[in-house]
Amino acid sequence: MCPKSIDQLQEIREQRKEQILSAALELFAQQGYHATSMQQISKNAGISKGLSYNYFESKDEILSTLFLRFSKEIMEMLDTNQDREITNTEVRQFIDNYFKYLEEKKEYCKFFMQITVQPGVLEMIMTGSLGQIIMKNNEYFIKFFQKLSKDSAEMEMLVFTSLLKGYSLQYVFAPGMITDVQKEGMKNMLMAILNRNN
Amino acid sequence: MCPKSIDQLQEIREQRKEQILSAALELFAQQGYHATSMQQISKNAGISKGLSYNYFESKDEILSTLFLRFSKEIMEMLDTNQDREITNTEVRQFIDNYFKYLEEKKEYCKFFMQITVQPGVLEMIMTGSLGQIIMKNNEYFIKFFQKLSKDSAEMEMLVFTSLLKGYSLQYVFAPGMITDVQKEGMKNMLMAILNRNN
DNA sequence: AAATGATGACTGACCGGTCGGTCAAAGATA
DNA sequence: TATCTTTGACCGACCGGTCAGTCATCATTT
Repeated sequence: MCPKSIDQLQEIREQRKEQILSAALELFAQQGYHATSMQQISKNAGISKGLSYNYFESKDEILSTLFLRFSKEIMEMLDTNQDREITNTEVRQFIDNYFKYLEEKKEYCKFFMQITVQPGVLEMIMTGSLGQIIMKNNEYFIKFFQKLSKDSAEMEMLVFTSLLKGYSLQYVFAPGMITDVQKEGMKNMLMAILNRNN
Repeated sequence: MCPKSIDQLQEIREQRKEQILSAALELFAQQGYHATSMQQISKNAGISKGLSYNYFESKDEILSTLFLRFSKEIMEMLDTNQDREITNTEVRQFIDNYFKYLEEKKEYCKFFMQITVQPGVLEMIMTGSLGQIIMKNNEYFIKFFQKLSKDSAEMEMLVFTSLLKGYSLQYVFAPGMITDVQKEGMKNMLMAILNRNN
C-alpha cells in the first residue's frame, strides 16, 4: 500500500491501530498484562509482531492508550459539559450511563480495575494530565454533595463512592451473584442518596 | 549448622521461611508480583537465590503461602467459632477487627487486592479448599441478613458488602483522602445496618 | 584434645526459555 | 522507480529454576 490519498492512508493506519488495540484488550482482560506477549497480541490481531511496532512504540504504549481511553470515557460521563458544576440530573444520568457501561463492557472494566490497582499506576495517573481532570471532577463532586447536605457532605460522598465502587467490584468479579433485582435496587439506592436533602 | 536438635533446627528453618516471606511481601506490595524477581526477594531477605529454592518450591508457592495466610486471617474474623451461625455481636466484632486490620496492615491488604483481581486467581481460589470456607461463611452471612430483614435480606447484604469493599478500596489506595471522622462514620453506618430490623 | 566424618545450610555459576524490541529485506502500490 | 507496509529472523536481557560444590557445626573416633 502507498499514498492513495493522505486522508485515506491515515484512516487505514487508524483502523490497524484499532485492530491491535482490540486484540490487546481482549488478551489483557483475559490473561492480564504481564502474561500477554506482543507475539500473542499480534497473532490475535492477525499481523506480525514487527508490524505492531510500526503502530505502537512499545507494549506499554498499547496499555496506556487503552487505559487512557477508558478513563476518559468514564470521566466524560460526569463531565457536565465543562460548566464547572455538577447538577442532580447530571449525576442521575451518570449513574444510568455507568451502570450500562458496567454491563456492556464488563471485560473492559475488569481490565481497568486490574490495572488501576497495580503498584505505581495510580501515582502515575494522578501526576499526569488525566490526574488534573480527575481532581477537577472530584472537586465538583464534593461541591455537589455540599449543596445536598451541609453538615455531612463528605460522609454522604464517601457512602456514595463506596457503594458504587464496591458494587462495581462485585458485579464485575462475581458474575451471577448479583441479580437484576439487586442491580436495580442498588441504582435506586444511589439515586435516593441524591434526594436526601440536608 | 547441623543437627543441634531437631526442634531447634526446625525452628531456624521456620524463621528463614518467615524471613523470605516477609521480604517477598514487601516487594510484592511495592512493585507487584510479576515485577519482582526471585533475585530481588532473596537479596531483600539477605540470602542467595538458590537458598530461597531450598525453602520454597517456586515463586508461585511463596505467593500462595502469603495469599492463603491473609485469606485465613480474614476468614477467622468471621469464623464464629464453628457454631454455624453468625450473630449480631459477631458481626460487630468483625467490623472492629477488619477496620483495625485495614489500618495496621495496609500494605498486606493492598497486595491481597492486587492478587485477587488478577485473571484466573478468583476461580482458582473458589475451586480450592479455601473456596469451601468462603462459600460456607457466605451462606451463614446470608442467613444472618435474613434474620435481620425478611423481605430485603439480599439487598441489605449487597449494601453492606459494597460499602465494606468500596470503603476498603478507597482507604487502601487513596491514602489521606479518608479522615478519621469518615472512618468512624463508615463504621457506625455499617453497625447501623445491623440494627435496622425488618 | 585432636582428627575425622557426617549433616544440612548456603552460594553462585549456569541453563533453557521467553520476552520486548530491532532491522534488513521483500511485497505492494502508485 | 519511489514509497510505504509487512514480515520474520534475530538480538540482548532477564527470569525462574537447578546443581555441584563449599563451609560451619556437631558427633564420633582415636
